[in-house]
Amino acid sequence: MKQNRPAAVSRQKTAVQKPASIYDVAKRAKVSIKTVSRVVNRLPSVGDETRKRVMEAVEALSYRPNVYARGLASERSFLIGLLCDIPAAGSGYIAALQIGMLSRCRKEGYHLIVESVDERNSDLGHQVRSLVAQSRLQGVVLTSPLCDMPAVIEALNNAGTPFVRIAPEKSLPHTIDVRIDDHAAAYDMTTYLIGLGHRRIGFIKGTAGHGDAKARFEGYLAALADGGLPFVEDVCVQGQFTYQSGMEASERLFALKKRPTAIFACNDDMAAAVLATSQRFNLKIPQQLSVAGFDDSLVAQVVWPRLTTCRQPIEEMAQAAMSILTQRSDDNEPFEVRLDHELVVRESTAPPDVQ
Amino acid sequence: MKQNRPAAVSRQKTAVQKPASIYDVAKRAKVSIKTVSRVVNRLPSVGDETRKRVMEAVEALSYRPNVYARGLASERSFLIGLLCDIPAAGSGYIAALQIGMLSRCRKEGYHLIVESVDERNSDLGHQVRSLVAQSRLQGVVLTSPLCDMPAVIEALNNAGTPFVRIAPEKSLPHTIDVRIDDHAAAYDMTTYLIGLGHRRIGFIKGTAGHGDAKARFEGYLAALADGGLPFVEDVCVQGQFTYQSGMEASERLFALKKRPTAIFACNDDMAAAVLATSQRFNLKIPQQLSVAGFDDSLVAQVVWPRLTTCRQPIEEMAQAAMSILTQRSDDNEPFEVRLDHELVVRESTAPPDVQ
DNA sequence: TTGTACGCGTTATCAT
DNA sequence: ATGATAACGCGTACAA
Repeated sequence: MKQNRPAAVSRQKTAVQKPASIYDVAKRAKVSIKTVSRVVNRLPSVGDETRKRVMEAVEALSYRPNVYARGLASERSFLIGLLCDIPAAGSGYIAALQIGMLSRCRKEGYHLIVESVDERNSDLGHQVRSLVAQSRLQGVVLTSPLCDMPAVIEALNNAGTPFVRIAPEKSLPHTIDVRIDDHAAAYDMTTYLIGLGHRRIGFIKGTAGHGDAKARFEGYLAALADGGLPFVEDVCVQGQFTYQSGMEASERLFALKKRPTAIFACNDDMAAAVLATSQRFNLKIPQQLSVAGFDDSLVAQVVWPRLTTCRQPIEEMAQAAMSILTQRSDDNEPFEVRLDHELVVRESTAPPDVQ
Repeated sequence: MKQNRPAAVSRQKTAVQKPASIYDVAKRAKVSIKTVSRVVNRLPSVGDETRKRVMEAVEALSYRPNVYARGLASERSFLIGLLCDIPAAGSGYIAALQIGMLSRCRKEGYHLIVESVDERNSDLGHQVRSLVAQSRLQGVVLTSPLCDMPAVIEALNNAGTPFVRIAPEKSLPHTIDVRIDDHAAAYDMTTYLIGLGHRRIGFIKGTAGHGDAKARFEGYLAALADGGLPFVEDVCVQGQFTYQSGMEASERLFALKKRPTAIFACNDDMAAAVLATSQRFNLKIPQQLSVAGFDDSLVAQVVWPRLTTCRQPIEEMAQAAMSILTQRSDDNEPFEVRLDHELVVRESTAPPDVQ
């Protein structure tokens, strides 16, 4: 497999120039390193004249503080961790989260360090402890399902590492959570479908135990109730947020004597599966069946017809989490940040055929 | 000094315990820190008895070396960087790459640090220099299009930071590249389509200037030639690896007087667009038109019918890159690692209708 | 085979 | 407002 080309030259360590240190800056600006430190960290009590001189030196030498020295000497390591479990790491959801975090990092001089834990490994607490113990991460962003695991939370608490949870299942004392109102979002979507004239609306649940999945289901129920529709247990099937589970769920729904005229899946991947299954059953979308998803992921726009779905502002959620972690306020009030969702109507939904 | 770190964000009930340092381990094992260091770093010249004592102490204290101290004191920071440009960061391609890198990191005690640069910002070199300068990353993985930008390469070289390029466009002196054989892969796919009986095979090119895109086109041409088919310029249209460009390309192909019976798109996103457009034109897939993609991304399995495509072993590529970067051999000759591709046949291709 | 002492670049504690 | 100097935890010449 390896094709070795004739090696002409080895690595060019010739031109490698050592980056400037705080001493170099201090010397050039004719101040002490402490003053440089003050300027770089935007601390007060530095004369205007001095500050200007230092900043010029910084610019001239392209000085950037060394990440390791900082991490070693202080509590502000400028490293933010994203902790995710391997199975979920490939999703567009995590990717979007990362993009949000990255843009914020770049703006504020932080770095993103991604750590994975194997959810299937029993000793999760040990894994997290081990990761965080000597990393001195300034903060950690937790995603589902990790954010709802006691072992993870406890390990983080013991290490004294601040963390923010994204869309966790349950509230916990002393945590900060960022989320949308999943209940309201599902309520809105269901109400929209009812408004189109659908009276029999199928539902594909998200993974059991996921908090957002549960909230969405309850929002669906509430909308049915408010819309004067009965809850029909048959048209609600369990899914697991995967495309595959969506296939199975939709097959079960299509096998019903009395099919729903609309199906609301708990995320876009499962909704896409409904679309695919519909093709096999020769059902025209949206004429014979309306399909709605959740997330507004890439998939929602790539399938045909494009999915009506509910957009989560994932990047904004990531940025909110970053803000919380980078502003080290010493008042540790647990709280919840709740961002807005948005109904995105596309071609996969329409009024039902008159039968 | 600071025994109790103020938990800025999430409060913990019990006091945080300071993690064990190399001194703690040394004291417990009754050896010097140097010996501990030797054991931890798996260096030779340690007595079996001593090594065992140290390892027990390490275990007992849950000792993990401090990332920052290591980075500060030595060349081996145990940090590997993944450099990607923001527009591309959301793709499944990058996600898969990360998963491969992460699993390797976990196994070998490394950490993954993801850095983004804004490709649209003019001063790319400065961005990269700034990022890498004081980070002392042990190595960097470069993806397209960054891996083909001279400013990026130069900045990395100047900093003396080793890097591996994933599927770069052009060969460069003194670099290490990991890739599949795009030419052969496209050749195989085209030959497969010819084997089905197709005589008129459309092609949607990838972004101009991308090396893999070019190689795939040439593989397509070679297969046509070897299959005794003429090259028809009309059925080759330019795409840009995006879903949108695939829509436009397929519309142009469908507008031809003499349509192709099969279309081979340079990636799955564009192939998915062909599928969608086919629906609008009421073309039955694969009966009236065969469609093939490239990458075997999530999209290929989520559309209907599922795409025949060519799988790139992205995770393996990531792991190969990691291996190269973590084994710091000083005789770093430039070379190329070429991994195998795999033809994945699904429902989007079939023999052409007899007209 | 094992240990001592110093340096890495930064922050933080005191002083002035 | 500014500066001298001690940590921070680990790797590594250099000794023993």
